[in-house]
Parts: sequence; C-alpha cells; structure tokens
Amino acid sequence: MIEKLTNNIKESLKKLDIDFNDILVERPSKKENGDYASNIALKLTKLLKEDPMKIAEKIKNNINNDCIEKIEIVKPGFINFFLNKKYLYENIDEVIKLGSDYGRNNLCEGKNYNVEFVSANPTGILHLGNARGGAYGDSLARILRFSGAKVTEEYYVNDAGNQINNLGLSIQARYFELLNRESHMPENGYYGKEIIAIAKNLYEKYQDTLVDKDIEFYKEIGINELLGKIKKVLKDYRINFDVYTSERSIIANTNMKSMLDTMGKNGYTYKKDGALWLKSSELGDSKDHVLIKNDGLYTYLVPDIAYHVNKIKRGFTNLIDVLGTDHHGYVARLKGSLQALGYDRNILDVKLLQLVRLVKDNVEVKMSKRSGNAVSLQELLEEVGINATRYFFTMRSLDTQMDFDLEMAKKTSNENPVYYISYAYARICTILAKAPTLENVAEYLSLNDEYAYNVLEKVYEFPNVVKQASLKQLPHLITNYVYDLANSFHIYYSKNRIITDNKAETMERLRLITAVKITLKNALDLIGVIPPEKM
RNA sequence: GUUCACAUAGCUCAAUUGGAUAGAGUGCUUCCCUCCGAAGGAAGAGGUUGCAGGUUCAAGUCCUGUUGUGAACACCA
Repeated sequence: MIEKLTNNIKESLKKLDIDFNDILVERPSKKENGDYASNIALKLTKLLKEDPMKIAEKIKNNINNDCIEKIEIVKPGFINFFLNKKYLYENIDEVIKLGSDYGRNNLCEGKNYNVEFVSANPTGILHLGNARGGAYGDSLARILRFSGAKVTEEYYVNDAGNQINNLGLSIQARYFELLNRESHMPENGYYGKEIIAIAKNLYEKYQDTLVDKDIEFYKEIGINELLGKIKKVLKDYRINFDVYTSERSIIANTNMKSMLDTMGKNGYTYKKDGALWLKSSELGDSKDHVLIKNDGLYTYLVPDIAYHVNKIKRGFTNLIDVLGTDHHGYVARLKGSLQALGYDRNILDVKLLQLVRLVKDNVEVKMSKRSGNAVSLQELLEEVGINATRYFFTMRSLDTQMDFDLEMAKKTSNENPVYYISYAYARICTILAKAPTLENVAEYLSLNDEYAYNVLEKVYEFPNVVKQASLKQLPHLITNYVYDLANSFHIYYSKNRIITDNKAETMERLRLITAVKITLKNALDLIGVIPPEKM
C-alpha cells in the first residue's frame, strides 16, 4: 500500500510538473490522521515557495486510487489518506494462503551476507554479555534471509596467540594442583569453574600420567572442551552457526607477506624503530598502528585483516561484524586496512553494542572471564528460559546501556512481555482446537468494529515491518511489532466472541485469528522465539 | 588528557532518512470472569526528553557548548 500511494503521489507530481523524488508515506501514530499519511507538501514548501496547504490540495486533486475513501489535508500541510477496508479483508485470505511465507520479501535479493558475531575466545564458557550479541546477530541473519538475502552466520575462533597459551597454562596449573605438585597460575590466567572442571576430568581419566605433556597438549584439550561447550549452549539458544573459522587456519592459509606488500605498494605502510607500521591515521583512524613488531612477529591486527580479506574472497557482498563498544577503536583500523588493500571499506559494517552490566542489589558486579564470576549463558537459559532471554535481548536497540539483574529477571520472568505474546498465541491455538475446520468465506461482514480493524491493520503491516527491520538492520522493530499485534488481538478477544451460533460469522472470525496466529509465528521466528500452543 | 558511545515517567525501555497531542511495560489508585484460557480487558495519576544556546514551517531526533555515566587510547589480543 505504501508503494501504491507513493506512486500515486509521484504521478500527481508529474502532472503538476514538479520534479521531486524524496516521497515518504508512512503510518501516522494517531488514528484520526488516517491510515497513511505523507509530509510531501511540507517538504516541497522550500522548493516551490508556496503555502504547504495549497500544495497539498493540488497534489490531492491529482490522485486516483480506488482504495482511497477520503483524503484530508491537515495543517501545517499533511496529506492523510483514509482507505476503504477491502484491502484488509483480502489480506486475510492472502495470509492464510501464504502461511509461513507471509511477510517474506525480496529486498535483499542478490546480496550475500556474512554476519559474524559472538566469536568469544575459547578460553571460557559463554556468559551474559554474549547473549546480547548472539540474539542480535542471529535475529538479524534471520531477518535478512526472510528479505531474500543469502546469509552465512559465522563464528571466528581465536585459537592462536597468548590467550590460548594462558589457557593451556591455566589448565596445566589446575591439573598439577590436583596432583599436589607445585603449580603456578600464569599472570593472566583463567580462574573459571570450567577450567577447574577440565583439569578434574583429566585427573579422573588419566591420574598422573600426563605430567610430562607439553603445553600444546593442554591448549588442545582446552580449546576442544570449551568450544564444545560453547557450541552446545549456542544450539540451546537457537543459534546455528554455518561456519566456525579458526584463526590458525587463517594464519596457515594466508600469505601474510604478500598481503602486507600490497598495503606497502599502495603507500600505506612505513618502517620505524625496526617495526612495520600501518598509516591508519590516513585511513580514518586516530593514530598509526604496528603490523610487524621489531622482533619480527605479527601483531593481532594482521591475522584479523587476513580473516576479513578471506571473507571477501569467499564472495560475500556484505560483511557485518557484531562487536561490543569496547572494540570501537578497532573499527577504523580494520576498515582502513581493507581500504589500504584496495577494497571498498564500506563492504564491512560493524555493529557496536553497548555492554551489558551485571547488577546485584543495585551494585555493579564486574564480569570477567579471568576472575570467573560471570553469569553463564547456560545458567541464564536455565533460570530465565530461552524464549524470555531471546525476547529480552532483542527487545532493546543495541545502543542502550543496559543493566541486568539475574534475581530480578527470574522474579519477573512471568511478567516478561514474551508471556503476553505467548498467551495470545496459546489462546488462539485453544480456540482453533475447539473450532470447526476452516472454510473459505466469500465476504467478511462481521469484522467491522474498530477492534477488528486494529487487528487487521496490524496483520497487514507485518511485511512492511520486516522490510524496515532488514533495511535498518534493527531486529527490535520486530519485537515491538509482535507486542502490538498480540495487544490488538487480546483487545479484540475481550470484546468479541470468536465461536458463536452464527456459522458465517464464526468462520470469518476464525479466519481472522488464524491470520493472527500465522503472523505471530512468522514474526517470532525472526527473533528466535517459539511460541507454545499451551501454557 | 584525547577519542567514541549513552542520558526520555519512580524503575526498565520505545519513538531510526527531523513530523501531528513523546508511547509501552512495570510499580501505584480503581473497575470487569454465568461466557472460547483473567498469564486477559477498561479507567486514573505519573514528563521542562540531563542543562544552556542554535538551525527551521517543524527538534527527543541535527549543530555548538556543558554536566553525568560507560568504554577505548601498547611493538597485548
């Protein structure tokens, strides 16, 4: 409908001989302002130097559309469209026909996205902080797919470098502890429970036969065990990564030297103090950074650049990285590096999410993998529930700093909005289970009160909400929408009986709530929530 | 010190190319089950959008300054 009205306005402008393309048609927040509205006349005041009310009037007189019942011009110059309800009734049949495809669009057709998220180092288990990025990344991937894109969800495993070394040393130290041998935790060691558990397992299986194993052995054990745990909890969280890429494989399969040579040839590197530097300050960063240290080793930046090049070479047209704001300094470096290699820096889009703070009794609890006092994602899923957790974290936009109180979350889990939505869904399922089989209806005569219209309009809106969410890459638009849809249904339900003595009426209403059910399910699927048929 | 985010109802948050009277939930005060699920519905109170300027037909949204909160500023990753 938005496209239709936009075209109507476009044609109207053509007739008036006005050349202007920035036409916006949207749903007004207030009902009395019509089903759809446009601010086009206000936008044209400057260009035409004319009273917006007069411009609006002219545009109105040149619009032809059989869905429009009435057009109102309201000061300061809005054009408000009131539609007849035919399109809403037709949409019921459309929703039922399309089923799980209702809301799908082809906005992103031809695009090949790589969405990289979570990517937590395998030096511990996943915690609360990873839940937010996980929910965002996966929901975004689902939305982009629903909009016709090809999407790969990817996890980057940092299995090389100092941290993994420390992991190996930490496991070894815990193992030695159990053998009552002298042991030292490394300086940046990992103190989490899961590390102790790994050591305990080793001890129970092998007793003291592993004392002569070198550090590589403990590293391997640690990575395998922890990555296994991470994968399992992600699966529980309904995130299925298509690809796990290991840093080691990137290092092994990339010719770093030739990559750095290319950057040099393009004039973006220089030598100073025995090190090789990237001129990142010329590429949008605040300062230059070292690529090769004076001891000849690469800094972390080099494999990271190689990894992103690797993604580009795999044929992705759009790269999305979901990172915490603590990595914000890293964005300019990475995009600059891609530019230095001759790629379009805008192929990479980095989504920064504000970190979640863990709060207990109004006091912040510092979470860290090293100290091991973080709330694990697994614990969160067990205590709060998968649906509630996913809903909770996709409810907010990424840029709100949020506090999370586990005690509170447990206490209020029954008041979580996700239950409001589940309840709507379960209600519909119960009614449908009792009702006669769905039949076609020729005409919708009984769905003519404002409550029914509200429901119908919400259902009708869904495909457009999906488009907005995928265009703006904001999954929380879906979350907010689902709540509104459930709300409109609850109100309708409280005002109207669905199953009555009148068979025709009953069938119309059953079709209405079936459309709601389908829409709810499709929308919730985009944010990884599975509504229950019974509660 | 420099840079980047964030600040909206008592609390948690919406309002996204600048649009119409800033909305929900929660908490508080009331009302509604003879009836398909009351985990629901209806009503009320609650706001100088941190503060001060500016831009314009129009600012929570853009700009400048300022205060507060968080984060980043290694030849660590």
